Amino acid sequence: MQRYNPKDIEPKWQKIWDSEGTYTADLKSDKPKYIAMSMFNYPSGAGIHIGHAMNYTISDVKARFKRQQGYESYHPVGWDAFGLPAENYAIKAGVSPQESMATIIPDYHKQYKAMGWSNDWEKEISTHLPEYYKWSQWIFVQMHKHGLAYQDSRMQWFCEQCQTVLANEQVIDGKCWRHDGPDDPLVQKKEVKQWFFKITDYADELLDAIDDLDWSESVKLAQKNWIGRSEGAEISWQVCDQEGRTERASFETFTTRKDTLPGVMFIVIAPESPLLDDLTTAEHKAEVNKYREESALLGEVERQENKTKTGVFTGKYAKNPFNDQLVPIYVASYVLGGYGTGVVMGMPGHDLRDREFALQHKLPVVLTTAVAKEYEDLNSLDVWTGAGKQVNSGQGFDGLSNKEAGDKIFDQVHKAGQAKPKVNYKMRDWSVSRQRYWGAPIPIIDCPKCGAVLVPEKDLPVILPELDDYAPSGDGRSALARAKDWLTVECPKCGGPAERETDTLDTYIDSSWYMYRYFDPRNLHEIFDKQLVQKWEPIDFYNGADHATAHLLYARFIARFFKKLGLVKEAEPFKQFLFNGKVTASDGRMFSKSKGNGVDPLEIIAQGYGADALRTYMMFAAPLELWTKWDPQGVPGTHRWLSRVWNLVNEYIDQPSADVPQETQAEINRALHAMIKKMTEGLEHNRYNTAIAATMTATNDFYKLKTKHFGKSEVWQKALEGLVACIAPLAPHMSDELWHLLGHSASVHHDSWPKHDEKYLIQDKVTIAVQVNGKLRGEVQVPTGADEDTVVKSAKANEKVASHLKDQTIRKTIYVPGKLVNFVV
RNA sequence: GGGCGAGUGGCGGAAUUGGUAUACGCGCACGACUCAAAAUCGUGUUCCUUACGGAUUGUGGGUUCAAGUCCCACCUCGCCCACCA
Repeated sequence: MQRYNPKDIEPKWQKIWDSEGTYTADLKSDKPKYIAMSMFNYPSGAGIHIGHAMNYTISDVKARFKRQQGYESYHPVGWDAFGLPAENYAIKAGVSPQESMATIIPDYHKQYKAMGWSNDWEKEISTHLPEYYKWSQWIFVQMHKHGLAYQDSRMQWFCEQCQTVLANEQVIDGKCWRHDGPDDPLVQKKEVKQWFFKITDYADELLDAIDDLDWSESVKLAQKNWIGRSEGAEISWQVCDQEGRTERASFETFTTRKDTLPGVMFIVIAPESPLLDDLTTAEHKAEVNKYREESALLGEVERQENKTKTGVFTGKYAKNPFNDQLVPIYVASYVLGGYGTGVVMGMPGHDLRDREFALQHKLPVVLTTAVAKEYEDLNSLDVWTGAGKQVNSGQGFDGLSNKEAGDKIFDQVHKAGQAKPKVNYKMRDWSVSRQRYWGAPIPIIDCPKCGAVLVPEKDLPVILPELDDYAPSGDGRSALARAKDWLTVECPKCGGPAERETDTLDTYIDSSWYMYRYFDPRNLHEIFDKQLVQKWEPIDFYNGADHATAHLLYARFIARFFKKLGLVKEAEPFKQFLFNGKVTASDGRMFSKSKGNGVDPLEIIAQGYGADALRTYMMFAAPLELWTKWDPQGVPGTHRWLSRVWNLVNEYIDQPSADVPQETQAEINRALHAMIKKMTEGLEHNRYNTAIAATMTATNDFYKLKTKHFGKSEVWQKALEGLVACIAPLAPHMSDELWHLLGHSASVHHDSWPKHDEKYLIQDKVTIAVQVNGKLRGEVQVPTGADEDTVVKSAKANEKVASHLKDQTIRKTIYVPGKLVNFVV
């Protein structure tokens, strides 16, 4: 008998699957459809790591399970090829990113195949190819045409040394990621003109649909918080001088605590607010301007670490629309310009930040909600933000609950035309401009006469030209600013001389619609065939360990936009999403090349354990949502189990035929069907670890049963086929080998999933636990379906139970059918 | 600071949602095979106790015939967001 040797059988089957197109999905098939996929890969050149191995195996197992169940199952593959790391790699290595992708991606092909993933390679996509990014640009054009794309100037991080704009994630501890030495300066904010997608138009829709999603709860919550809807009121304030004479200027503030309006002691405006000048007197101008400049230079990190509530007085006042009280207006950096109106009413009685500010600037504090004793010291930093009785607000308000008082206060101010209901969101519009080379050029032509003009659809794609130097141009624009030939064009509107936009599209655009392109990857005439996509959408199963907000929110946004365009029918692109855990080193830290604590999946395969054992271990170690620590003993352990299965089947093949008595047959069938049941339910509900445990239990059972009667027989044949089929999603290579050994000529990977039958699980006897006062005192065997009297009688007859019941009066007997009896004495 | 989640053997983790706690795997120990080792097969393995027996799901309390599971308070750890008015 041959020993289990993955090194032989794995490459053998990979070749066969490849040449037979085992995993090619027929998108026009009449079978029920299923698509399982993981977030596609960013090809960095480092090859796959254990995190990839984890992610892609999860969806691969799912796709295989469904394929075996008879679905037309599609497990697509693609590459999120645009982006900064590839560009920086190209700058360093002196090759074009196009060239480096051309060598990196084929390398990944080998690695994916070595993992035994059932990808459909015919339909592979990559976002950096013109055939793909043409449609990313097309989306921009459609957004623009529907009024959902606009241009605006916003503050952005800027590195003086690189002379370029930085993305948030390129700012590390307040410094540029490439200039983070002790002598390097902090990054600064600079105003940059950029394109935005109006995702905020969809804020409510995106929020409301979250509850119904079959997604990991943590992601649903993260999205809710990210959208950050909050309901409140917008209050109008009249600006006054110090004598209370009204001036022309006015402004609004947003609040969720209408009841605190009587307790407003001051107004605070964000330094970046355009209103600031109007709210500043001539004599305070110099001081305010100085403060504004200082806070603009302040790094975000400094602002976070140093939460001191700095600020200066602007010299002006505002009149409280509720009680006409005059309150001073301050400028302070703790107020965010981008949220609400950028102006805040300071209610130091019930807001911690306002309280800190008031104490620091010696401003009075008044409570409007009666609070518990320990909060009465107005000089402490404790703040009561909870509910209570209204106080200090005048007749008709005091004594009400603060909620009721708030509504009444709002009504009064509302009638005076000084307040209205308002909903605010934390979510901002999606900035889609990147001042970088390696992305899809934004299809815009800047004409000195006509302004920003869309590239006509017939001229798409705007091809990204190859350059000699990919480093940013130095003036805040991408390397494309140096591509003079490419840059200069005629304006599509007036025909005059114009220049192309040098920004490229955020790569999140590429990844927000790729799932649809999987169904029609080579279409040159339209983004995809609507009918095909509508047959296959939504994605049945999607998983990943990152991007809880950005990517998944953008994809939902684009899906809604596509629905509006009539391209898709479903507003939600992903029916089910599993936010799986990551694998860390045994010390709990992240694996990383620089720490030298990496685990290389390909190395594990090469050591002789094989992809099947690696895959099985990763799926078995813990529930999929949990973060797991890498256990170096784990893969050898699953390899041992696979060997046991291998040996069992091979031993069977060599046996002569045998008569298996009914009783043993029943035991074999019970073990088999219990396994099928648990495995089917486990894979269906993403509880892989316990499902795998059930197949191990069945293996152990079969080992015990084979010592009784073993040999060629229908019952053993079916049992081993069932075992092999159930293992196939996890260990596809070994399973196909064993499946063929068991006499099949077709692959195990199609239409082979066994069905369990409850009738085999019924036993003629059941074990009943017997408790006395809730403590386990014995067990009795009774016939299945025995009535209560019979069970209680035999429970009392049990020796140990009887000794505990001796000289006791049974006050109560609890009987749980088929489970236990509890005597209360 | 806010939100979410989790604390079960030496370790990763099970427990049909209130009904026999510790499935399955790792590790460890012992045995078989072997001149020997590896591999394989088998047995055992929560803790205390020679035993009888007792204790046990982070800690303390509660509800219940019965609590890992439900309720209250506390402790510890992890993750995400973080001056969002």
